[in-house]
Amino acid sequence: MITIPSQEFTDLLNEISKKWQEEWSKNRIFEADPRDQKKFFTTVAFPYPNSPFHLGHGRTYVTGDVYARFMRMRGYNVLFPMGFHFTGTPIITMADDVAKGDKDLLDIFRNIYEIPPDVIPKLSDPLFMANYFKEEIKAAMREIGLSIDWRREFTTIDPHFSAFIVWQFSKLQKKGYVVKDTHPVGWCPVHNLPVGMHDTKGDMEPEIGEYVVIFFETKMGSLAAATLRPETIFGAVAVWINPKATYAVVESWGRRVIVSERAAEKLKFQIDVKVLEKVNGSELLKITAINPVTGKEIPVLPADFVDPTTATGVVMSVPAHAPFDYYYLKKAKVSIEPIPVVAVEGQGESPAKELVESSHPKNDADLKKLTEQLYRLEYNKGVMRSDVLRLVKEELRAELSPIAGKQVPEARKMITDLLLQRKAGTKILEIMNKPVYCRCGNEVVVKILQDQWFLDYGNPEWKAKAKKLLANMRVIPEETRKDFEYALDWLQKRACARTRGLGTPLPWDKKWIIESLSDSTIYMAYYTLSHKLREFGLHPSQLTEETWDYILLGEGDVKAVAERNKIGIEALQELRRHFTYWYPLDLRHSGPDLIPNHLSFFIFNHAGIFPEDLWPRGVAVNGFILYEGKKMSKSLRNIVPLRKAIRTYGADVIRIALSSLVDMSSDANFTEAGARAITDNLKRFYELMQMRSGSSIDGTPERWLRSKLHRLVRDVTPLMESMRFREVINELLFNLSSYINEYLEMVRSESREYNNDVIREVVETWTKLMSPFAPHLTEEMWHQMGHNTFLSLESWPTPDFNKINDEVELEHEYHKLLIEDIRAILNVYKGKPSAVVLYVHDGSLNQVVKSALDVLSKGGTMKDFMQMNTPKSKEEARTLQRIMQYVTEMPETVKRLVLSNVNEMDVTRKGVPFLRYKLNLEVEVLPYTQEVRQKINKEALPYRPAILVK
RNA sequence: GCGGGGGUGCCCGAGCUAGGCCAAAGGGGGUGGACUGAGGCUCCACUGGAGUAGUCCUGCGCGGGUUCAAAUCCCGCCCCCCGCACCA
Repeated sequence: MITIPSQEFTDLLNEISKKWQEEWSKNRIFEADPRDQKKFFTTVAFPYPNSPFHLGHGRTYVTGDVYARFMRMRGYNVLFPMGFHFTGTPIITMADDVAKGDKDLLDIFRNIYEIPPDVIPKLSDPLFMANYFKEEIKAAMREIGLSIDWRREFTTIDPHFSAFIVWQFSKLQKKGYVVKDTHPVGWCPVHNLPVGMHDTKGDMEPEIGEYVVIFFETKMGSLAAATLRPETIFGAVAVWINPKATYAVVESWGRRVIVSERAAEKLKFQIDVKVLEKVNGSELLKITAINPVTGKEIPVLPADFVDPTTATGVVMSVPAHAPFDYYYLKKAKVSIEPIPVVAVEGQGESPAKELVESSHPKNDADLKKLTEQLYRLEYNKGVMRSDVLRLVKEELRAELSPIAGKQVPEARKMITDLLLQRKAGTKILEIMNKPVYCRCGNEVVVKILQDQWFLDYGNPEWKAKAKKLLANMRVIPEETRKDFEYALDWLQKRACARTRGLGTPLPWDKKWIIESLSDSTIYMAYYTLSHKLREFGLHPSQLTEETWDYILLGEGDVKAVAERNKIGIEALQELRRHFTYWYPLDLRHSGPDLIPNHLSFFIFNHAGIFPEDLWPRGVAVNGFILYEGKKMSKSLRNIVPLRKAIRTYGADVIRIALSSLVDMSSDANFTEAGARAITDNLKRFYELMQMRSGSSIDGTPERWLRSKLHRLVRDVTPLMESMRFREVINELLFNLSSYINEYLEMVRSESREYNNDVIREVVETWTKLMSPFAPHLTEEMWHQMGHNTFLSLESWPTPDFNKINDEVELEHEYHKLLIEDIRAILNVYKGKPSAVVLYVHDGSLNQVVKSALDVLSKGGTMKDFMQMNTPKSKEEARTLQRIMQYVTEMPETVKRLVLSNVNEMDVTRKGVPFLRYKLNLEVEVLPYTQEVRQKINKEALPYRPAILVK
């Protein structure tokens, strides 16, 4: 056999890839138009070009392409288009970072992605960046062999596309799915802009949480104590103030309120705040406050641990449940008895007290740990003590009485509602993981945005439609359906417009830009038309709402629409024809990260805008890619650019490694060793194709190999349909390869040459089966085998059931079992074996074995078997017992052999050449007789010959 | 916290919804051998332990249980990963 060194083969792969990519493109074989043929429309989430592709990006695209290619071979008119997502802020952010000279980023661009030095400065222009990376990504897509119809390419800032988005939002607006509301966001007071994770130092996502503010009346105004545990108000015995901080008396919530000066500043972003006067914290210590629930007068005490920058800078003191409070009260030698509020089984009266006294915290950090521990415990396991009611002031007692015995979460809600209702408290928002800093260095605050536009995914009618869509949609893998159900349920109002970024302005409020996850929900429809819009030379201004209504919904009168928008009737009808041919979308591919957002919006928007018969039919979700066991990340500097990987390993190898090495839903680990294994296996088939020196003898080995091949075709086809690519590749690349080796051994054991026709049949079928995975190599092989059609357009093979030969396969399996048994013996055999004798049972027990099998298959046990056969002697009973045991542990192959009624002696004898070859020993097959039994003192059972090693 | 997914042999990873073909697929790696001028190619054998006979023991996160029989079913526990919004 000819062997090619691996590197040479990789070079060959690259050469072949280039050649066929050019051929495909030149012959436009992936350009699909409506025709009289069943169609399959598939898309993969379009890329966001703010970086070149790395290995990880490749997976979804290749997975989608493998399926597209498969469906094409299954006789579908397949459309696989691609576009580019320019909308939003990340491109701008990235360009900003380049402009600012971000060291890490520049280093990655220069040294990992190998972007030419003269290009890098130009990337500070967002549009240049987007276009540059778009071309870069496109090149990668071509080089990996995606079967895309490139005529339809567009970007989301093309004016035609904007016209389409305007239509989409007008539709949503008219259906009442767009609403106006207020919304809290992380906000930079200097930029005057919302900040997300991308905009903060260290990429911290600002987490917004809610504090309950409780008003403690004083003669200077209400002290606004902020708390996360309002239910402990019953046990508030003092109010903490930081004596070193400045406080402000302000007018807010319709009253005079005392908060820290810093809090007053921040609260301005949430509510109206009018600062009346400023006071030193120490001054406040002179006053006393009233607990609004108990009505008791309590002291205002100094505490350094109170952070004036967090929430209101005023804290209520609950020594029974807050370790800080107990610790500092004790330290200040204030003698106030803690008042327990929450009871936890197995805990003492005053948990904070006990915790502090038993674990001796040394500093605030220790106290913080204790606090978290206690909060968690009481939140999850605590119930409200009933004796707290005694403390409640008269007018609230009746209303609060149900709180006794309630779980903490419920009690919290109850008391909060009461406080709010009585105007004894309110809620404020705060950054929970503070401090979070904007890139400009300022601390991020919470701002409540007024007049924000939302898509109302909480709208019950819309939600119901979305769920219906999901219920009728294919989800691959099926387990992911749960994630979708959860996401659809959970989605509520979602802001759909931003103040900055690239994209389409909201049609009715042009200062807002439609946000990127909102303008990419039904764009698949646009693919069906994009090249036609260009072809007809339509201007965006002609793409009015009614134009789209006609094309996409079939609404309106063609003539009138054509006339008013100065579009030819034929053109309009043609567009409508294209759209209706391709829509609905058959399958959408993406990564799992898009389930709670993009894919769910995709479902919602289709459900909201299109009639049911145009709802998408399926989604497929695949896992991520790891590199040598680790997630690819900037910080690890282990990002592998896709194009580089293609150059190193070859497109086909990368395709297989990305799409088919693990189950769809799991993350795939790309390793150098794994890639090499794929290369070597591909190479083996390529070499196999070049084998030419065989014979034409057509015997058992040939029947066996054909049987294996056709069985494989049969099994692999449904696996392809359900996208179980891992199993397919396992069969095609690894199992089939070992079948061939096995076949060659069988042939050799008969001391003859292999059969040319069989090998050719195997290789030719293999090229077809393998074509979706390794389109370049197989296309080349197909042509080298003398065909002049495109393999990519050939039909998927169908199995010839007549060639699936159970008997031949079973017999061969049995021979292998015999070899295993003999080897097990040889393994412990001392001395040099010269020959093996197999004494085959005469078959007189076959009936009994069959009946034992029958009992077992019906779920019966030894007992049933014994009862059925009623042994007449002890010896017979023993034999029956042995047989039952034997049958219980019997390999499937043997079971089927027993049931097949073939003659065991014949079957065994047929295997002699192969056994000899594999064992490299003389093998003899003889009948098992009484004499033999006495001589070797071993027992034989059906298909378990007595084995003697000499 | 809520929701989802996991913990399998040196590593990666199937199997576990339908309990017996499971010492547990497949790949990687390792060891030995064949081929070869040489091989990082290819092929064969071995790769939990013990054993002069096809067997036995241990074993699929931990601890119990059901069953003639459990990686697979039930109960409890521990640990890991992912998502949780205006951000692509």
